[in-house]
Amino acid sequence: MPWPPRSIACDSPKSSARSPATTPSSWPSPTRRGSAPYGHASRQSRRATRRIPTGARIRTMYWADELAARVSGPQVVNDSKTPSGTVHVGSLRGPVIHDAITRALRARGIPVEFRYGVEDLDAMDAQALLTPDAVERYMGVPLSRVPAPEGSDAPNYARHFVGTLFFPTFARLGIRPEFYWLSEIYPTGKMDPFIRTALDKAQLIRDLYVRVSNVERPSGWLPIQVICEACGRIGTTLADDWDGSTVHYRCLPDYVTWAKGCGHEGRIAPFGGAAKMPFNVEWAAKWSLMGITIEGCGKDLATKGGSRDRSEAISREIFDREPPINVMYEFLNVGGKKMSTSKGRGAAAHAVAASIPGDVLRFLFLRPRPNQAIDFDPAGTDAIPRLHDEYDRISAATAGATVRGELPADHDRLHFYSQVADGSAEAAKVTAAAWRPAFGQLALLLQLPGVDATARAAAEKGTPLTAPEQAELTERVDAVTHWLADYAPDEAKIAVRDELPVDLVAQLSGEERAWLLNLADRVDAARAAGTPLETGEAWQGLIFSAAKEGGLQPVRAFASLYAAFLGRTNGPRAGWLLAALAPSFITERLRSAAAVAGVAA
RNA sequence: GGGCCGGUAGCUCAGUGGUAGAGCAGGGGUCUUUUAAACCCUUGGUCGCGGGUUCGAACCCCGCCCGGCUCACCA
Repeated sequence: MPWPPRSIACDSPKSSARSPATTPSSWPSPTRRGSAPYGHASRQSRRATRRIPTGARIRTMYWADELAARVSGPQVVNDSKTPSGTVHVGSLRGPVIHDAITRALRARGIPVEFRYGVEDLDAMDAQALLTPDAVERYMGVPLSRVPAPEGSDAPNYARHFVGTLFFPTFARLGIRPEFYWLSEIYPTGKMDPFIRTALDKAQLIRDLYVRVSNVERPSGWLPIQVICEACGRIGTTLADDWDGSTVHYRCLPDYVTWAKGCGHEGRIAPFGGAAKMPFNVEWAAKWSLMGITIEGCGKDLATKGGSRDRSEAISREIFDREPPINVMYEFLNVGGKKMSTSKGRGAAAHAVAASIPGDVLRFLFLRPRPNQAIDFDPAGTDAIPRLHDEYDRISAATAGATVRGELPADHDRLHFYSQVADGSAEAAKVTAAAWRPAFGQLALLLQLPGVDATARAAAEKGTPLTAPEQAELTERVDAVTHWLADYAPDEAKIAVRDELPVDLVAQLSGEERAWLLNLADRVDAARAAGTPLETGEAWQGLIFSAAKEGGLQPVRAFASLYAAFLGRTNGPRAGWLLAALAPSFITERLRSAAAVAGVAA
């Protein structure tokens, strides 16, 4: 990965110190018109938003377009991730949101860079993910220096979880930022000017922590985390003296509870990768270094007096630069609860991305406004089918069809940003008009043996599928298969009961039971006459002629079949279902169902 | 304790000043090939509570109640 990209001007603290006040247009800087309508805007600033003349119109725009309309000049969008372990689906919200912002800017003709950073110099603090002996050895060590789990080809822990598992899902979702790793940036020396400034202004930073967040640092605390020369840990060291070229530090056994320092004490020049700035200082330094103008963050960081506030204050007061525009985004919860890999709640990002089509997964994150929590509970629910249905509905509306129900503001923009393919709005409209099978119907279909999904789809559509439609069908078949295997509730699963579902069958009318008996006789007769009964068509014909003969409405006939075989009142095409069963089993089941004493007259 | 989000039909949710909506579920009906089908009709709501602004409030303002997440140690 080339660094730095030529197009990005790297502001050193020195140059940025004189530029913002005097020549604000000489660098990419967030240009604000009014206050943010999202993020942690205060009530007062919301009032201000409503007062601007275009307010009423702006508020009907899709949120990403709204943001893009507020800025001018080249923009740098940034997002980042600390790779402390398995990344769950919720972590995809940031990348998807930043990607949508990037596309919204580009759609308005605004030059934009999209970067994604990995904080792989941060200390390992996720004990649960290490083997017991590794805990003692690696807790507190920079993630880029912790070995990858057993069996991984990745060079280290961070590369394994983020590089080989998380990033590939980016590609699947059409998200293509320029990736960078902090473990590669520090050694280049690009961070050194910021480190020097931070150390020179250590007292100001300590004061700022108290003022903004009410956080008191130990006396002599310096905004630098040295990598211990003896044990390699970064989470356990405390630096307490800066002489203008080196810092004195100690690696303390009890500085943090989750890792034990080795006791080493020394003095080192904290440059070129020997040390890193603490998170908040580093964040602000990155904004300056890369000229970042837009960067959202999760609500955990965006709380008042929290991490984001500290970094913004540091950016303004230490590095003398206006911080980027923030877009605070809420989390994705599972069943109203926070995702927790350790508690088995919430699946890994790469697993979910593999089982839900990219367009639909993007749609999940882009449908609600960023500051709205998403509740996504796929296990044992119809959440995934409903998500597909809603995607189909918005697609249909985008294609110009009239749909039921209310539509969100600018639904065609929502559809546009949901596309994995990063194409034009016109191309997205063409995609929207494509034929796609309803998730639920596909779920029934795929539970029948020997079904050709493509043929069935073409039959339903009326004409052969186009190549894109075939591709989407394949993707959706895959999604349905995953859903049935991992998430679908039992009601959605079609299974022939081993035992006769007596309760349901008892509710059939005498007429219906008589019909079942008649069908059994006809099956025997057909077999005796040598009539072939291998195909679904043949069985379907037999069912209908038997129903006609008995004077029974077909819908009742089918319902009683479903009751007898599946224990439910509906199901897949009955002829094809029976064709998959042994004829002797069928006649036996029909007769035993007919023999049940009914509760209905 | 601070912050953010939410509370609208049985369920899931849309709807940011102009007669309360959709899907599913429930009830009824149509269809001689049925697909968690389709189509038609239908039941169901003090829009969390109380004030205020307005000719008019689910929507704006103030104050509460409830739920969730989050921060206050680290990132």
